[in-house]
Amino acid sequence: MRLRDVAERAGVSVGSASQAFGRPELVSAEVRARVLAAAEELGYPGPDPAARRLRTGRAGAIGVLFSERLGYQFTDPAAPAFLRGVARGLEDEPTGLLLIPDSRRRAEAARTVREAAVDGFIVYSAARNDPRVEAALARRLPVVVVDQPRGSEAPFVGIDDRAAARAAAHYLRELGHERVGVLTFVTTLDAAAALELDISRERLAGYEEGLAGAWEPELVRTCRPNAPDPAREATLDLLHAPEPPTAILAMSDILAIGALQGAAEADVAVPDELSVIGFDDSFVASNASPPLTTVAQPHEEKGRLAAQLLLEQIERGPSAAARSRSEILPTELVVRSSTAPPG
Amino acid sequence: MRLRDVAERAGVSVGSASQAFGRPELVSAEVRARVLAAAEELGYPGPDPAARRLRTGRAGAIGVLFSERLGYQFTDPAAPAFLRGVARGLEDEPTGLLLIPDSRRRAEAARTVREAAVDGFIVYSAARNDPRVEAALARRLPVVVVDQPRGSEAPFVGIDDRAAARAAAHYLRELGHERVGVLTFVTTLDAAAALELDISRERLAGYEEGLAGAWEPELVRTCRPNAPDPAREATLDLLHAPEPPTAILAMSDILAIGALQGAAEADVAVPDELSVIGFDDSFVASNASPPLTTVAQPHEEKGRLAAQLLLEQIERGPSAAARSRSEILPTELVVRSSTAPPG
DNA sequence: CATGCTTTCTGAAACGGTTCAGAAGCGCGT
DNA sequence: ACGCGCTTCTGAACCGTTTCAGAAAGCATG
Repeated sequence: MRLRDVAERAGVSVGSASQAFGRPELVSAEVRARVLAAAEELGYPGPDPAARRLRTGRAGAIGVLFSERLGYQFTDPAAPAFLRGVARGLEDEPTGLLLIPDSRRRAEAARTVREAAVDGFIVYSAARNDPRVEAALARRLPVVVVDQPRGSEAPFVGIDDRAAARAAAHYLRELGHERVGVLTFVTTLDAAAALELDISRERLAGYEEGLAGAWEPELVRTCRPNAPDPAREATLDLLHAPEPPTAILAMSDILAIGALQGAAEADVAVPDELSVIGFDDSFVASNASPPLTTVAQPHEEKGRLAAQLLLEQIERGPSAAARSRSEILPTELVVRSSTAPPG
Repeated sequence: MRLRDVAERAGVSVGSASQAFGRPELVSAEVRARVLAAAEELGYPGPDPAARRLRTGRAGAIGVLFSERLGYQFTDPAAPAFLRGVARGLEDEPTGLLLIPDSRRRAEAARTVREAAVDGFIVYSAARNDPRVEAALARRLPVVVVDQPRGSEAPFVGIDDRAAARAAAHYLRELGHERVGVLTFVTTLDAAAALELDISRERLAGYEEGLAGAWEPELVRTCRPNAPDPAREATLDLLHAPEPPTAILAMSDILAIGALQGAAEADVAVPDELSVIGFDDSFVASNASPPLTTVAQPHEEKGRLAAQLLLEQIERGPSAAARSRSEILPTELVVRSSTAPPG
């Protein structure tokens, strides 16, 4: 069932048949009608996308290297919002969204990247050593990097994680907190961690800066995966220390939820006896009890911007890589009811 | 930068060059090395996916028609889990996941469907009148339908929404509740609603059956979009009635969260004075206060199964449509702390 | 009626690979 | 020296479109 068959049946050349589908204004109404009718009769499902692609050179889709940050079991609530933003950014063009998820088999995933029929990639919060990233770069297609990994010469979209974290820490200091626990994904600022998630390091550094004198390494706890339970345990541990913290900075809302659970379990009142600050302002933050003070960042906007930047690059052809710009989006500390001056 | 150039540079035929990439076992080690070296020198990014596709006839990707059910602003927490399941199901093959989101411009979205380079589609919880579904069916590719819309002859994966809802309602009856409010997406079981989301109708019917004698149409409230706020208001409304309900059945966890908020606002204790049951067992359910009793369904498993069924169809060629099977997955009522006998 | 301008249609050349039938080269038994 | 079977390589056909130069037809103009 090829275009050729349709053309034959309609009694026109393949050229005309092609136009009838793709550039209706170039053929007479009569020919178009005949072609469409013939297609209908033959059950022709429309021009083969692969062939069209080969000929036109446009894939009509963009790839999104997608990581569920830390931990598979709890969905990062930021991801769907980001994806929605990307979809919005693409809404005007008939462009597909090829998701390339992280997988246990990273080698296979890299192969998917190599073979993906796309016009460009968005790299979303990928670990620095992810072979998919390398594969994407090797394709020599336009690329936009979101959140991670910083530093390539591709356009970048993200937030100032360090400043945002610093603001959160600073707020606690202003409230008067002197002993502040930190729930993080990575322990130290060492080289091994650098391979993984820069974001964590940035946030951690921000906390340290914002806490200034109140920064105490022994109050830092690593929670993996990004789920409430590790955070709950870490919080209990902190609260049972001889000199427990009066506030907790959590690197994600999910961890903050765990902190709330831990506090409840230890009969420590939030915010009267313990303040808690999350990160992301996801759905769970506003619906926690008490509602979480947290750092809001524009996930959806990130997605839309990334799509837009990528589309621009694709339009302009490879030359545009040079004129690539980066966007650092603003964050905001949303103060709710999980923070108060130390009791 | 074509394969031809690489072959030339390596001093072999294009045929051999192709084999060097795609079927290494068919060429001598020496030729392969030469080809790879030439590719490296020339910066050849690997065989063009579009061309490979055209020749082999396999797109190497599947399309997922994706709807964010009701309401754009609050992400359906089920969707990411489902997607993760699909990704898992595809993990073994280097297969991409082409997301085709719902959009305001449904016509454009349908065009994306028509032009998508995929080997098959998963239709996930789409409204029955969604033009994307029609477009997907017209492609004559393998299709698996998940949750919605039931009734085509394509393989189907889903749960028995009606039975699940009935079980939830039945549980309330067993606890002794006589007046039960219902928070739903659709008002009545009329024809207009049939066009949209069958799932809502099924659940509603299940509630009605499970409530049996206790079913009271005037206690049913429609909440749109699927967000806490409408549910909060509806709950307040219900609670301020002369004879308020002692329990509430919410069609989603999100609505149940809203119900909890409404109850708190009205100073009605949950579960002592009001029981609340959600639907989905999403992350928010277990972390609500009090933790929600809710209907759990295997979102991720649905995704994996759908991917598997689709892959099977693709493997076996078009003949397999006949042998298509459907899968109804089990649900479970997860009892937590938001339900109790009426006070 | 020759001329030039539109509008519409045709046919063939790409697009960049994969695959397959057959050629070439080689080792070996007789 | 010859035939045979293997492995390896080549060259051309083909996948299903789009596009583009040019042919044909229709029409007004001088």
